[in-house]
Amino acid sequence: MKIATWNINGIKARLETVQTWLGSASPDIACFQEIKSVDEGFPAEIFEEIGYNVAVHGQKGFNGVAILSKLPFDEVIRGLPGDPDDAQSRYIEGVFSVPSGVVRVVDIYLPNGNPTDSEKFPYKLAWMERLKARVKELLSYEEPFVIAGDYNVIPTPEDVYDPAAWISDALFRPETRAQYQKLVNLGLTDAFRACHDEPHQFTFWDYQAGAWQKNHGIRIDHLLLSPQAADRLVSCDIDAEPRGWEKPSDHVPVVMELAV
DNA sequence: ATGTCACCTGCGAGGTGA
Repeated sequence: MKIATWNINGIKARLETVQTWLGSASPDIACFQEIKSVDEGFPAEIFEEIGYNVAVHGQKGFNGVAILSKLPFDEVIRGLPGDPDDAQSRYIEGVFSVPSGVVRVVDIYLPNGNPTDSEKFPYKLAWMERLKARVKELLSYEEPFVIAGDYNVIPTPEDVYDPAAWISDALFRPETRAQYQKLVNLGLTDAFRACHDEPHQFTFWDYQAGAWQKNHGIRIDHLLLSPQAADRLVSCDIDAEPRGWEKPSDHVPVVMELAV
């Protein structure tokens, strides 16, 4: 089965682009971030007409995540556990039955964290700590799962066109990378890096300063796999093409194939 | 490069977030 992640940067502004991409890529499951819409504003019917089940965790104006799936949802969980006061919609889980058993797909929009001298940076690090706790719990089930999304983390200097330019940014700060590494060290596999070792493979190019034309990108959209999912990994690729389309998102889809 | 884009309020253009 094909599982994709894509920060679409607003469903209202991106509906046509998303429809075009779904038509050609035809993922079995698509995890979207930054839908920037409340649940009722997300055009679920349009996706249902082309064969998808839809689960949304939206928010007015900002953030928001949604999972589209050709398989029916056995279960949906909305919100990252660990802080009942957190009102930001950045987390949704779906559980699916497959021939080999069950697959859980977690869709995250990890906080950006800039500026780093504001409350946003500690919020990011605390959110990552909560994610680690949830992952520990999921690992105890010993089932295949995928955590897909916009991590807002540049894992290594190989994943940015100019490391020096990003060193003080919340996406590349040592604290951020260390916290991400702790998460991976629980026993997760970066699906893209398991399939590709070439540097400078990017998933985001800023709208500003001709970043796309100069290939000034960063790799911040990831699919992390549990051991049981990693055993079933077939391929993982970045689809950079939509970044060159009319009215693009600043992120592009990452697509993996899982043998189920 | 102070560079662009999306969304909100609310009807014009500035504020927020990325």
